[in-house]
Amino acid sequence: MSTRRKSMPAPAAEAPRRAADRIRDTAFELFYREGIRAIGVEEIVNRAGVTKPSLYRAYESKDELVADYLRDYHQRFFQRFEAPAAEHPDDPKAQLLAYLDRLAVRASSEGYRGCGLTNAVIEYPDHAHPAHQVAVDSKQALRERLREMCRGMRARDPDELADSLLLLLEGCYVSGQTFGEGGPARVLGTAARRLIDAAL
Amino acid sequence: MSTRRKSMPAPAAEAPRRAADRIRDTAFELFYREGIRAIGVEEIVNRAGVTKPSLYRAYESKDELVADYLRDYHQRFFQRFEAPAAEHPDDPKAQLLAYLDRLAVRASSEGYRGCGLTNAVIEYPDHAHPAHQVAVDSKQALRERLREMCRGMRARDPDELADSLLLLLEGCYVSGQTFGEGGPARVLGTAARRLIDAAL
DNA sequence: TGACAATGTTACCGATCGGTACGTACTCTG
DNA sequence: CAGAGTACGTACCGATCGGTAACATTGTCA
Repeated sequence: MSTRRKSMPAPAAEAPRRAADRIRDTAFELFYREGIRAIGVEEIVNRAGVTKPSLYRAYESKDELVADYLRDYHQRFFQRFEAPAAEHPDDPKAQLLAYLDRLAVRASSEGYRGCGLTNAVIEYPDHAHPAHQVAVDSKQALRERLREMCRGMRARDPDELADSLLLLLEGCYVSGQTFGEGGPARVLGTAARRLIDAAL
Repeated sequence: MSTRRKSMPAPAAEAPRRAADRIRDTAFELFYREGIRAIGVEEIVNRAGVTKPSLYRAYESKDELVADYLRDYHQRFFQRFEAPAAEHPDDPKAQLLAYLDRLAVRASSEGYRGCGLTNAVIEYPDHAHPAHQVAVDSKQALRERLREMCRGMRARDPDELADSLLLLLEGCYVSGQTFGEGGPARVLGTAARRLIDAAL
C-alpha cells in the first residue's frame, strides 16, 4: 500500500520525507539491528524525528508495523536472492552458488545480524503472532523456490537436496551472528557444492 | 487460622522443593518455550508458586537468572550431545551421527523450539549482554568439540568439515521451529553423512 | 526453649511499555 | 479570503516492566 502524492512533483530530493516513510525506514533499521522486542515505539519515533501519533496513524499497532517490516524484509531478501539470475540465465546451480558465496562473505564479517525473518520466528514463537506468520510464510516460499532450483539442476532427489541446502543457509544466518569474523559461515559455498555434486 | 496445610514434611518425593529450585526450573521451562524477553519475573514466580523477593534472594537480577538458565542449558546440551559416546566408544562418526539422528526426529516434530542458546544469541544481539556471552561461549565450545571429532574421523580438512556440520546443526535448530513437522530438519542425518563421506 | 535461616506477604518504586484524546499548523480549493 | 482536509505535535493514559523495603511466618537444629 503506497501513499501517492498528487501533483507537486516532490520539492527536492529526499530529506524531509513523510513521517510514515521515516518511521518505516527507521523501524527497519532498528528492528533488524537491535531486535524487535528490544525496540519500543518510543525509540522508533524519536530516532525518526517524528511523534507517536504519526506512527499510529500509519499503523494500527506495533505488531502491524512489525509485520510490515517483515514483509519489507521478505521483498528485499528475494531481490537479493534472485539477483544472480540475470548473470546466470538458465543455470540454477550457478545462480544459487552466486548468492551463497556473497552471503558467506557478509555472514563472516563482524556485526552481521543474520536473517530478519529467521530472527523474527525466534523472537515470536507464538504461531498466532502476525510476525511469526509472515516470517514462516516467507521461509516456506524460500523452501519452494529452492526445490524448484534443485529440480532445475536435475538432482536425483530435488526435495532432499533443497532441504539440505536450506539447513546450510539457515545455519549460516545464525552462525554468522554467533561467531562473527572467521566463523563457520565461511565454508557455506564449499559445503553447498559438496552436497550439490553428491546429489546430481 | 489459615486454611492452608501446615507442616506435612514432603508428602511424597519432591514437589515442594526449595524456592530457588522451583524458580530455576520454572524459568528454564518458560524461557525455553516462550522466549526470554517474552517472560517477566512476575510470571515466573507466579507459575513457580513463590514470590518475587524469593527470586531476588537467589538471583541478583533477571539477567543473572537468564545467564544461569543458559549455563544450565549448556550443561544439559552437552550431556545429550555426548550421550551416544558410551554406545560408540572410539567412533566419533557414529557418536555424532547418533546425536544428529535423534535431533532430526525432535526437530521435525510439532512445537519444537530449537536450541535455547542459539535463540538467546538472537534475542540478545548485544555482545556485552551476559546472556549473549554465555551462549556464544557455549557455541564456541561446541565448535571446538566438533573439530575434535572430525580430527578423530581422520577428515582431510577437519576444521572445514566441523564448520560444515555446525551449519547443518544450527540450520536444523532454527528450521525445526520454523517448519515444524515435515520440515527440512528431517534430512539432517542424510546431509551430514554426505558431507562426512565426501570429507574422508 | 530459643536462635537462625528460609520463605511468604504486602505494598510499593521509578521507568518504560503500547496506545490515544485533542489541539494546532499547513495547504489546497472555492 | 474562507473553509475543509490533511499532517503533525503536546500531553497524557493505564498496564506492565524489573526491582525493593519492611515485616510476619515457618521449619530446623541446638
